[in-house]
Amino acid sequence: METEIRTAIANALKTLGTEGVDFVVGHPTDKNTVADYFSNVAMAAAKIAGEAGLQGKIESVERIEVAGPGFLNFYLRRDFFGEKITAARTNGETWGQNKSLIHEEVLVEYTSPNLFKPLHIGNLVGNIIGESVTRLFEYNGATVKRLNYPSDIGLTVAKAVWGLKKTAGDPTDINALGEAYKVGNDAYEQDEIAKAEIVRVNESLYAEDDSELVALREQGIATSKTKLNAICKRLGTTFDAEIFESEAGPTGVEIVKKNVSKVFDESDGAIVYRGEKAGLHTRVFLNSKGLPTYEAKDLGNFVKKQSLFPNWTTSIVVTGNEQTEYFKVLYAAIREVFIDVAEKKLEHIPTGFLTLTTGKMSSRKGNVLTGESLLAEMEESAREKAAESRTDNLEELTEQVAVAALKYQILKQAVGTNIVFDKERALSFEGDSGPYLQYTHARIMSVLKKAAEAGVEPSTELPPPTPYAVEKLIYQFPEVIATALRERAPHHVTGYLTELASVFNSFYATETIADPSDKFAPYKAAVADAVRLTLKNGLFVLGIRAPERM
RNA sequence: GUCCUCAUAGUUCAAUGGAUAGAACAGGAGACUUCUAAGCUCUUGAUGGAGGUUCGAUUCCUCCUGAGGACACCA
Repeated sequence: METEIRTAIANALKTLGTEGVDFVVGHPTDKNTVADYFSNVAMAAAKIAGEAGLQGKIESVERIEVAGPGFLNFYLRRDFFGEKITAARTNGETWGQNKSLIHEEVLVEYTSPNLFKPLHIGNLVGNIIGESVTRLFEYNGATVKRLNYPSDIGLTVAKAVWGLKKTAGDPTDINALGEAYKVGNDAYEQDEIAKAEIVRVNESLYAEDDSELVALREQGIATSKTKLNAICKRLGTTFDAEIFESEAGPTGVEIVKKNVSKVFDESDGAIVYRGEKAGLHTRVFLNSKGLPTYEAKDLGNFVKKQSLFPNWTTSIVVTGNEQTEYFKVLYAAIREVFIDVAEKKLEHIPTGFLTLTTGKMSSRKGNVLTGESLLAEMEESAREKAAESRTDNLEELTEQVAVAALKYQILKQAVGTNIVFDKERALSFEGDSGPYLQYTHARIMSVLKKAAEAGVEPSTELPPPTPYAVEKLIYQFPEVIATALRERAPHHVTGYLTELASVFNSFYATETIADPSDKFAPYKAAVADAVRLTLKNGLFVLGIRAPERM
């Protein structure tokens, strides 16, 4: 619809010989404006176009008015809304999708934790945003590959393995791993002798020359991975491929060495990339011991990705925003090493840092709130509420609601901005929240069942003269999906669904649906059904399940 | 020191350069013998400071203040 209006305006301007004028087409934000679309074209084109050139030119637009300070307001035909409700109900699971990226193959790397360290909230944030971005790509027609890049070697692992040995911890116990990392990290920072030992452990792990250390590392990796997969499954993510740092390392080293003096330079015994030539900063790719840093490993990771999915067109990495500058340098280096990447897209999506309202937390101070413990707290609270619900599967609902509350809180705000997580609010399940959307969905399921029992079948055949407010939101869903993808901003979906649910709940409070004596009841049921589908599909994009009863 | 983000109501968040800056929570008031009260209705309350560009700035530019981050062998 938006594109149709846009095209019509452009054509009208063309007819008047005034092409190339910038103008906006959108939905009015002014609450008292009842128009469906507006455009500032008259202002932009210095009132050349006017409504005269457009009147009657756009299918579905009933009339156009010139409003206040140079705005055009577009009013849609009554039929349009009914048609969209039918379209939504006919499309079902595909309602909201488009095919604009049908030729794209997108690789999205996210979650990427440090094995051995407990899954931090930051990993959770990355997973939640990454999964949603991935689903947005899918909804816009792209083929998407979900990639995980866990860190299984390097200084962090060395600290944990050293700690494991020191504490005689059990490498099959996830808590012992966390404790071991903490011991190793503290020692590394405070004790010069321990630091030297850890550095040796690191070298030894790369060289695989100490069977005891190798065994500790392998057992720890297995333990961490099991844990990681379990949490990802609960959050709704299944990866298409996992590339480990230990695999990426050797490839990265090879590439760096091959390009020394061409792309990379030697400096103080290390091999570095001079980012200054691109307005960035210098970063070390191989340290003075010849071991790959994160930089070289990421280079190897990139090569692995290319060989696994040679037809990729866009490669995206989702990480914390502290790595923004790092990725600029990495991508500059990649583009210099691999000339053929020029026509492809490399993208980094930075996520914000999550803190709690009750105070900051630091993984270093041991005051950690792990991803799992936060989820457990959410579930505890969700279980109480679920016990009062109509569900026939308490545990399933508990998990779905807890995950919804967590994801909503993270996906409601713009990606990249720091997140202040209000536990109290998230646990209350009131107002703007994931459970609010789920509840509205369940409520519609219930009322439609009641309506069917009363003999009211959804139909748009007999519409009331004026469209309900909620109808004016339903048809916007595909636009929101497109915008959210374009801006890599799932929060547009979150905001839209919240408004949809809110307006529907007002509708629900004033209109009776399951009333066979009401001649408009079938139409209302159709409206409710379209809202149900929109909520369900929209929640899917956010990675949130839509329970049928709660 | 250099560079990058950010600053909106008591709090947590919205607002492709456009119409009277929207929500939610907290606070205040209310409706319901009817389809799920995790709901609905009404209400109090905000753009850090100073300039600039523009018909029009929360949005773009400059400076100031404040917060977070990056800047060589960690990830």
